[in-house]
Amino acid sequence: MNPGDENLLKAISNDTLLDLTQRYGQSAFGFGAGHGAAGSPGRYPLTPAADFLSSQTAKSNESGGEQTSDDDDGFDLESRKRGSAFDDDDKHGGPLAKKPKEQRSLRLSINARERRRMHDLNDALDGLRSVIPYAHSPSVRKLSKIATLLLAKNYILMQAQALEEMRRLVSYLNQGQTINSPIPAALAPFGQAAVYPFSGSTLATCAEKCSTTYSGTPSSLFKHCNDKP
DNA sequence: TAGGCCATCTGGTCCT
DNA sequence: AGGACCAGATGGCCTA
Repeated sequence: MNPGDENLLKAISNDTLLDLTQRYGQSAFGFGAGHGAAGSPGRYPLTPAADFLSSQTAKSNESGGEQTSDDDDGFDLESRKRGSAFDDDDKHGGPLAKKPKEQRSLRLSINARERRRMHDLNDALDGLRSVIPYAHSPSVRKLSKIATLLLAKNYILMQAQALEEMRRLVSYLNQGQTINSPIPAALAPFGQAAVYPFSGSTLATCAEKCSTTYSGTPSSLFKHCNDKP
């Protein structure tokens, strides 16, 4: 188990949330611009040839059009280097190879755009994984996409609850009470354990953290949280 | 070997 | 018209 996990929630402050917001902003407004650095070709193994079973003529193919994207060439080149579907399609005469050169070029351009879009999406998911509390040790498998999204959602809800508690506490202290005063009954349901639910026990496992954070989530989604305490 | 997860291709739809 | 987005299909890899 990653020893730093216990304090991770403590360490994640509003600054981190601000950072997350900024990252999201960069991703939203710089979509594609940062792809060259983060999305270097070759990070994702290209699958071998697809079967191209569906040979229906696409509506977009009917419209034709010239290939103008030069990044398509880049992805196409990478794909060819790896012996991807495009190679097989050429060698074995797949449906795509039977289409007019113009339509084939357009289809490759569309494929490249879609591939890049999915890579950007995966980059964003990686960024999300990097800021949510779970064991980031090499021995623990990376969170799946769905698990990442659900964990992030619950983490946001937890942070919102903690923020609300802090506001209540500040409001209470501003009413002339000292910091040494016992927490009033009205605030009891929002005790410190609610703020940092995982900080009290050094024996808390990743699975325990996940199960706490994953309230209402099928247990099968955090089966990868298998690090040992 | 079955099931989960993933990358990719593909065709369709919507938006600018 | 071109690009973004989406969902379905398909096949590969990995694990229990």
